[in-house]
Amino acid sequence: MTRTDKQVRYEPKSKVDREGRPYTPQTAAADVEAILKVLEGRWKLVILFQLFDGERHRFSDLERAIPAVSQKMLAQQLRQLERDGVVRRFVHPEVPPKVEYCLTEWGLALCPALDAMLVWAAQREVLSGGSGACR
Amino acid sequence: MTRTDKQVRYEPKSKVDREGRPYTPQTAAADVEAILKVLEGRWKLVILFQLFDGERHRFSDLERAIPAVSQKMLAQQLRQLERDGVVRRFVHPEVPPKVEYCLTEWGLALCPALDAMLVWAAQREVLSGGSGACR
DNA sequence: CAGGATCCAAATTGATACTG
DNA sequence: CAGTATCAATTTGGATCCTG
Repeated sequence: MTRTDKQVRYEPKSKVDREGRPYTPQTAAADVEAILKVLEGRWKLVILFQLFDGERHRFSDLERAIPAVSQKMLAQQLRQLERDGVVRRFVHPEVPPKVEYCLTEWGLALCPALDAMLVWAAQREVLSGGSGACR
Repeated sequence: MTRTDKQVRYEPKSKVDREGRPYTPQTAAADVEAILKVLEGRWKLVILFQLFDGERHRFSDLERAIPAVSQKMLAQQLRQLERDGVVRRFVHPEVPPKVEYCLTEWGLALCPALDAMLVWAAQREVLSGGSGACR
């Protein structure tokens, strides 16, 4: 089983970051960190996957769909997602109050990126975890 | 500017998770969370981007390349990455000690997933962050 | 040189109660 | 209903010192 030992190597140099700055390990890491911070948070992914159906969801519906979350955390994480442009908030000026949340278009566009992560996870078994990629 | 309001919708139902369990928002979220936990940590991405050249790097070289990190954190994050199968550790039984780290093949395979995240970030401006994706 | 051990500060999360 | 306020617990990160 002789492999060319070449097909896996990757060329990050082929791209510059989104501000057009020259690529360095530091800038690249900072860019990805900024993205991950949007997704980090105990409940954000759970919320996002609830919203991936593209529909609007009431606050109370999300509470029911995610029984383990507290009101405080649900509200906090939703507000952060809203601030980051991932979800949108609709307030209906009624009594009793009614607030709905849905993904923005950018939020919906997260799907392929999450799929890429799942693909990576799936490769875990096929790629020899034990052997190093370097010589 | 009339859009069909349809082209963005995404179909997560088309896939099952990597254990073949039926797809639910909960299982999907848990899967992605497990992946993000591998990347979370104040210094992991910085370390990974140092290693993406595919070479072996000495502990002291990483320390020098990442001046802000403490020895403790560098060691800790490297051990976690090793435990998770992303990096490999080479110990040279010498005096003074010499330890090198490099990515595993699976670690190298992370690149496309990170690229997908960067692509998502780049879409932020083009996709109307203000408008909801739902009706 | 490459860390392990200890102690401490900061950030995150959770439980509970209260409100327009 | 959809939050906010407060306090406590947990988790995480960092500074410093020690060692084979």
